[in-house]
Amino acid sequence: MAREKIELKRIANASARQVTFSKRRKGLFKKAEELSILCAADVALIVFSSTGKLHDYSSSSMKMILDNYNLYSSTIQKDGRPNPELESPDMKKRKQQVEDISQTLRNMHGKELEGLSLNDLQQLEEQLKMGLNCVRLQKDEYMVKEINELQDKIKEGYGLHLENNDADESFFIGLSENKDPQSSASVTSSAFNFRLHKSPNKDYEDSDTSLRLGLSSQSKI
Amino acid sequence: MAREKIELKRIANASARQVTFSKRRKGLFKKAEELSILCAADVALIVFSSTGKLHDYSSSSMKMILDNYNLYSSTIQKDGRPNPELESPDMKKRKQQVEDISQTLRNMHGKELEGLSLNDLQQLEEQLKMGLNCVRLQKDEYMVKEINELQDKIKEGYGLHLENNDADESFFIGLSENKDPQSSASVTSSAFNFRLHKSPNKDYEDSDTSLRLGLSSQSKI
DNA sequence: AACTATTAATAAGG
DNA sequence: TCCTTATTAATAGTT
Repeated sequence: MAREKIELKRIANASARQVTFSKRRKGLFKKAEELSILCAADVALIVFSSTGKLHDYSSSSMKMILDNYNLYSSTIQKDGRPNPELESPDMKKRKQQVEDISQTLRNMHGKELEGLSLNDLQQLEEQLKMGLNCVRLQKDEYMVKEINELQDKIKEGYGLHLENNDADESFFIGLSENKDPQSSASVTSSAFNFRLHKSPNKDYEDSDTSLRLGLSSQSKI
Repeated sequence: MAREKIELKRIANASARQVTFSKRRKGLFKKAEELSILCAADVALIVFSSTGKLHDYSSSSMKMILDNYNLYSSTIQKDGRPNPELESPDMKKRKQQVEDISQTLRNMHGKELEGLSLNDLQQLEEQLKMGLNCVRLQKDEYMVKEINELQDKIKEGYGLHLENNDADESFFIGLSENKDPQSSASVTSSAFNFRLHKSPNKDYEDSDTSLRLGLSSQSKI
């Protein structure tokens, strides 16, 4: 129905496809409405464009038609698909899953710990310490990168103003993306207030000490 | 598109209506399929004839499309009621919920931190520190209770064997369910190895230090 | 978005 | 329901 016949396959050109989609969608919806009016049929049409946009038409209430559809397709049970009405066990499982994970999450936030055993609490503590360590490492890595970038920028500006003479290099902290927890961890959130050199070792007693305790008590249970 | 144009209204003659229904239904379904193929669209088409017979087409899984539709329309909130027959939108949402919480949980375990901003990481660190603190407090409380119970038992046994004479009370530590972090934290997992008198102060650096760190870094953010 | 040559759908009839 | 066919409707490519 056009200048020339086109092959029935996905239109390669994206913008051409979009144009055709608009035209044909309009045509399809018109035909759907005509069918429903001329023949007193109940029609529901749902179209998702390739970009995910929803277009729909229904001759009466969409909900009614879909409910009716589900009623039919479930009683007729055309194929082996699981009956959507009888999917409750799957749903139950998923609800339970959400409940379980949420509980774990609340526990990790230090909430609703009353029911936990000592062993549970110790495991939780270990997980939190591990997580905390990882987060700190990632944060430090992030900040080391930022600091290095900032220093590069400052150096650049410095160089511009003072030409090529020797800049005061002591102003800059020598940072490397060291993976050793002890050293990379010693760069904390103080990155932005330049407390980088202030008692870097002290910060590490935390995980250190608690780890030792955790192990000693664990061996007793 | 025919011998003559027809008015857009319900066809009075029942058999003529039936004939037209068959022809147009076929045409509509063909158009629907063409749209889905040419434009890579996802199409669902449900038609009930005036006699109640169901005809349907879907370019992929009907269930998937309808679930998706319900997801959309529920967010658009066309009608407030949740469809009792179709749990699928609920299911989709729940799946998403599981995914979201799982992601958070993985992050709290220090995993998949790559996409997080520095701010995200700092919030995460705070949450972990808070959680860790709560868990330690709970653990300590738990252990204080246990220790008191154990001491009572020992006292009992002591009393049985040595009758009613004065027991060496110096063996027992005076423990109370003190809610003050500083003091309740001072009782650690050493409860079960009777190291209670072994450098009791040293054990305290742990929660002590983390508490101090937590506060000091918090004040910085 | 509008145009138009061409193809596609279909109303009526058999 | 299927075939035929005159006619209308949809639309591919173009502007």
